[in-house]
Amino acid sequence: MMVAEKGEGIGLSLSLASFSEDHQGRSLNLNISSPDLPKSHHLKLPWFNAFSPFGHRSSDPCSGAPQVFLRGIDVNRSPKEAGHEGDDDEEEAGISSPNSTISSASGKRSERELDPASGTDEHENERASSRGAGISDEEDAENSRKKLRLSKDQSAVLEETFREHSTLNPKQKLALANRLGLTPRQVEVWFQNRRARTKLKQTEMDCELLKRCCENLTEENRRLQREVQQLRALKLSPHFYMQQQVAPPTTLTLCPSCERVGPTGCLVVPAASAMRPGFKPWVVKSDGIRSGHVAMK
DNA sequence: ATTCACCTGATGGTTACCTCA
DNA sequence: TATGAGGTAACCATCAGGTGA
Repeated sequence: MMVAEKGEGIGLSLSLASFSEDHQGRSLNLNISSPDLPKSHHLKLPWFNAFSPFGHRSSDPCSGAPQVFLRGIDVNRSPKEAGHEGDDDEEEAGISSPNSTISSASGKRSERELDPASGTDEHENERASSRGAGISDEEDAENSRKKLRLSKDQSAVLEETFREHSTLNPKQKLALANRLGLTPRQVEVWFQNRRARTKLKQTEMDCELLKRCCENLTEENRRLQREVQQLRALKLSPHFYMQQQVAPPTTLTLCPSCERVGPTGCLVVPAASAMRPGFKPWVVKSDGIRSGHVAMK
């Protein structure tokens, strides 16, 4: 970290490479500066897009393939109930898990899918039937949303797969669904929710990290300002130059970079504790790069 | 037994991208 | 070649049932 006194403001530039270690190689660049330092008061957080599986839409090599196997599948109904025809994968996809728990049936989503028999959108039918007037309480209870509970084994397999890749192409989705005895839609929903919740957790962690980082910087800034005040006070005291065995300011040469000297120049010192006899302050150029020692006469 | 917070499966809306006429 | 429609898949906000404290 570098600290450069510039007028009355303190500029801080922090490179937090160490913070990135627990974030799978992502890097955090945080530049915080005083208001009088232009173009440097932004937070650069490149990992958000680089790390996040949602940074961009991955092109799906199978996206061109027809996705008919999802049509007409009620994720919470057995294949028979769902009215599947034939013995192909589409039917397999509709098999409800023998391991998972389904308390009751809902399938709002699938209800609005195309009716495999009629080929029409059932959305309107659903609205008319389940929300319409005159529906009995029994029917209402039957149509109420019921929830599947994945078994431990199913969850473990899904978690394991998610660790390998956070998105699935249709082939992988279907294979996984068949393996787990779920519908592709259920696998899809699980991955979607998992991605969303992973992202939420990551965001919370990032916020916490930034909060801590900000607190540290604030404290560091306060400390440095106190040091600057102390050093200014010392500089005004003739005692200082006797103790430190350095020449008074009148003997300082101009900085070769910015051609300034004195309080508005580029003299920079480390922590007060480092101000021991024989210490020579170094110069920080206006761009913040340490360039060498102040020339002493 | 009841309440409440939390977890999680599911839904509906929106958007971006692709294909095709 | 440009363009609009339709399909698909992804994300997001939200709902709502289940569960444990």
